Amino acid sequence: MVNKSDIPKKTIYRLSVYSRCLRRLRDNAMETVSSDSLAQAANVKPAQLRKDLAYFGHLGTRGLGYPVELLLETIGDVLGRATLQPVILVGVGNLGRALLRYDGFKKEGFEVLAAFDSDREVLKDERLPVPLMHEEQMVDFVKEKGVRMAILCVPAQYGQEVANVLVDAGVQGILNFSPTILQVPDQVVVTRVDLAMELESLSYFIDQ
Amino acid sequence: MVNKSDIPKKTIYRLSVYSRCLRRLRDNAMETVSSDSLAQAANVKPAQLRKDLAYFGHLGTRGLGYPVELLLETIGDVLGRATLQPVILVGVGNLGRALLRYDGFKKEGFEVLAAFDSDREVLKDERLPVPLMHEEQMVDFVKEKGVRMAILCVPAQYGQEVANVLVDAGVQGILNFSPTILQVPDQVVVTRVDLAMELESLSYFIDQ
DNA sequence: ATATGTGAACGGCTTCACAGCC
DNA sequence: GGCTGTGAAGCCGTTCACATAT
Repeated sequence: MVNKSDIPKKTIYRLSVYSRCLRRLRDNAMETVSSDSLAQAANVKPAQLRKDLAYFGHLGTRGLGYPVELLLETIGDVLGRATLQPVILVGVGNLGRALLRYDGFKKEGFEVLAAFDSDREVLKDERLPVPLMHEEQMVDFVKEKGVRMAILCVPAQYGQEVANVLVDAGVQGILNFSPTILQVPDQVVVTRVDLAMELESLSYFIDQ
Repeated sequence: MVNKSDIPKKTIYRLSVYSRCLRRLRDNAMETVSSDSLAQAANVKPAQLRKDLAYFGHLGTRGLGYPVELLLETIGDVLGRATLQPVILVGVGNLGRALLRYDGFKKEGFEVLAAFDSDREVLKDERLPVPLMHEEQMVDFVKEKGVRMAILCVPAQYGQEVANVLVDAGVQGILNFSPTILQVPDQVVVTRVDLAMELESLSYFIDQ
């Protein structure tokens, strides 16, 4: 076992992948799995998988493999899924609406408490599964509920401005879908998902 | 100038970021920019920016900086935006629909030619800006139009199956939104965007 | 015999620091 | 003086290979 800060970001990211694969194994009543076969399912090298898991203790048995259930529990603990993380979404445009309807978040232990927008018209949409509120109410909401994570889907030109408000209100993690680089204080974590950029770099790596 | 294969993946990825920042500068009638200020806007170190750009020739002038327009042209050439890349989208669920309405792709030079789904009901939606077609027609369409990139938004359990069909038809790059690890031949490039996973790893890095 | 756990080697990207040019 | 271009150094994660445990 090691210090939390010694664990590479990429290891944490891969834990989610392993978790997905392990759930499939559990569903198929598998009780143990070798690093070879789990690594293959997760598309990584066996040694990498073993090293990743070794950060969290001696989880396997030599000659046998890893107990599926134990791995799932351990990964769940590490990623903190025990505590259902409250999240808000800001910017109820096309992408924002799609994410609100997307049930993958809840499956992974996240609850989108509410969504915010500056346009009172879009707040009237009754078909969305979470409360829609005006941006004016956002700061109070974040403070009151102790929200620490936000999904940002506003247009590029408002990205920074809204991020500032969120950070001031106490948000510490932002999943940023706005095609903008956010400048935030060091203690705030931003993960960018830029769809056009993904396509752009993908196209570069395709042989002509 | 160097061999294409010597350029790090991450450099290519950052070029898109630089491009965004440069367009803002051009809009503000800036003619040159220093590595210091562009790096700050893109959230990278100045030396990194210079090294990234140096892969593509001597683009700057010592003592002065880089010409904005030249950088934009060069990056555009590298990323191949001259050729409007044709793309298809597979899986017209919530996320797929949102992506179809998302205009960011076109802005970056990608044209979504058509979208495919297995459910004939969803194909009746008239409000989407691209032709909707049944999955049976997909292979012929890909072959006929020479499509080389696909955006995959089908549910997890169909991901691999659909990917196989796409690869057989000739697709060489897949932007995969399905929460599944795809097994594909070496020459095919897959970029995963797993929204729940992004949230999950984000939550880990937030201080408790 | 089989599969984990891990020190050591490797490779690749980032950062430094300064030489070179305007 | 100011800023780019770049070899060298540093850093970090990946992969190897084998000692170790069952």
